[in-house]
Amino acid sequence: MDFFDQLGPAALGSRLRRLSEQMTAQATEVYALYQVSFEPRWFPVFYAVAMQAGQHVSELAERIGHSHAAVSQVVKELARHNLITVQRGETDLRRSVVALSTKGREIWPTLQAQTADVRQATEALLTETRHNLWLALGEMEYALSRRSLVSRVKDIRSQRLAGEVQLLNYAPHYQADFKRLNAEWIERFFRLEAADLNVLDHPQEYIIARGGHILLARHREQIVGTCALLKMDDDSYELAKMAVSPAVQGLGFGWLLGQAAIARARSLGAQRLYLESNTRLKTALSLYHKLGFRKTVAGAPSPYERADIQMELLLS
Amino acid sequence: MDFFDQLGPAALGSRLRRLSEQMTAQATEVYALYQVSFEPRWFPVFYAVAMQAGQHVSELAERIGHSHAAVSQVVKELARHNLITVQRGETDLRRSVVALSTKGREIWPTLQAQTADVRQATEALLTETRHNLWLALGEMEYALSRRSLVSRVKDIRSQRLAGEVQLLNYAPHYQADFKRLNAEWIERFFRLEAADLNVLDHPQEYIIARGGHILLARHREQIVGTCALLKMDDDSYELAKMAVSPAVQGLGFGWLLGQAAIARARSLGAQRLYLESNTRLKTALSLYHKLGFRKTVAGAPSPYERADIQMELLLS
DNA sequence: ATTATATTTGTAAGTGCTTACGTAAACACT
DNA sequence: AGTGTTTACGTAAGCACTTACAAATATAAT
Repeated sequence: MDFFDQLGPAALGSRLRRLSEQMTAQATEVYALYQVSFEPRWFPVFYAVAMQAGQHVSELAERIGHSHAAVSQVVKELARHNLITVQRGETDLRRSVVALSTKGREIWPTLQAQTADVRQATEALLTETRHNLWLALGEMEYALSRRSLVSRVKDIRSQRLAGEVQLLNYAPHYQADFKRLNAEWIERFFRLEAADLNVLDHPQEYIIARGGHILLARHREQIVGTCALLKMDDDSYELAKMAVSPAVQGLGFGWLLGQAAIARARSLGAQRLYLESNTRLKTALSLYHKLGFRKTVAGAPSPYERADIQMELLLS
Repeated sequence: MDFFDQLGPAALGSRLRRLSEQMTAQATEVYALYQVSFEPRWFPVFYAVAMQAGQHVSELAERIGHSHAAVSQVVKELARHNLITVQRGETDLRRSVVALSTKGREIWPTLQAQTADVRQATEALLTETRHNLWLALGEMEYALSRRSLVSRVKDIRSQRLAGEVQLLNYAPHYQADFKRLNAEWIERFFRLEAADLNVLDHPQEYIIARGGHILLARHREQIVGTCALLKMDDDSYELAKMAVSPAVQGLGFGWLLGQAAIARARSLGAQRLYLESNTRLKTALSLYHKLGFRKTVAGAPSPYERADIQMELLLS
């Protein structure tokens, strides 16, 4: 318990499991109390059958929210204890149609009384506590259904890492990093074209000297991402050479670089950002979309073979 | 979900299990996110070892609240993945002493960062809900530790059954029931004595006519319990011939009969109730104690061989 | 010193579910 | 009628734990 407190809610799953095991154990004892030879795990199926006979396995599974396999196993056991009868479906021979047996109907009232007692006891237990577990479970399930824990954790991590990232302006000694990061992804998906080599080998000449800018992201002493703004005319820039090292992809660095580039363009007085990409680059496109870029219809000619989609972002 | 609502909190255990499974699945995904090849179930052990090296298996089990067997299994797996080292204890050769390996120390920072992220995400998740699950779990565990669900259910059932019980005064046609119920337990533990037969065969003559009273408990059209008050003198009665049918023992009928008898004695103006019993009858003695009877030191002679304990209750 | 008892651990099997998979029946489409 | 796809089911195996049991070692009691 001490350990749980130390670990905190990270151990939530483990703690839920522990309580559920405790409850199951208690349930077994409760059945003993009522002198019914009945196992707790049978209950949902038995209850559902008692409420409405003639359902088949997958129907029951759907209703009680377990897998059909679980229901199938329980049905088998219940049948073995003569508590239910199982028949082939009349119209559909694949189905196993279930109903209470005579013995099942006999114990049903006892089971009902017992359920009512357990329900009352549990409800009393719930009102005894300040934080209602039942409602808390419902809320947690709802919250998780809206957004998974994984995605929440991912966000937290991105936030944390953002604090560890420095955004730098281009300087000549970054040329090797600039080339490496871009060559990496271009060669993975396409092939390096002449236009690429010009820009990657001589960024100072092809980008900076022509009024463009290059941003680099440094994380833990390593350059892990780049992004360039190529000047098109007085009020528009092209976003290009966006690259993030494979080792750190999915950590939100692309988003940071993109936002920084947009901010820079704004501060340079740009009215419009433009970019070219390829429809195969799904993650890149979704990043551009999140950044606010939208597909343009009229396609200007591009020096790159791989360009098959063009997007723009108006900075109004 | 629909089904859960119908069943209500009786399905609490099942619901806890479901959410815990969901959390475990999410945890697995989170580890994938951080590209650590690590299984969630290893975490408690690994964490405990990282916090303090040199602990042995049962020590770890104690700390994290799992069985030693579980820890033993996880330790084996962690060792197989070269994340920890296991050595025989120096002073105690039975012990398996555990410490982080080089590889374990390497991944520890990543794991720590990840835990911190999960913790933060979970905490945010918890504050998002109106009913705090973490606190609710703690309260529920506490409530159950104070009083088990079984015992709570038992009470509820006793209350329900109390409503179904009628307490009746003796009438001659109950003589057979009166004899049957008492003969049953006396013969099970001892043997019927002459004094028993007198009273059981002729209650009218030996009890009623001498100023005594007999109460009977009827449940579902059956006489399931009896209890007699024998007049000793003007202000004291002997509680005797208390019997509950084995089929309904443990349902609280003894308590009902006992309370009714005490109330009757009071209304008759008694100052003191007296009884004789045998130390082998544990449940009976504990019932008498709960009713307020206390052991008397001075033992008056008894007509019954089996009497080896005397108790009294002062009605002041 | 011997014996009985307790502690520590590892293994096996069980629990109440799940997913994965194979088979048989039903259905849809030529 | 023949084909491919879907549905329904049962079995097997897995998961993250548990309890039960057995073996080795330590400790206490005689």
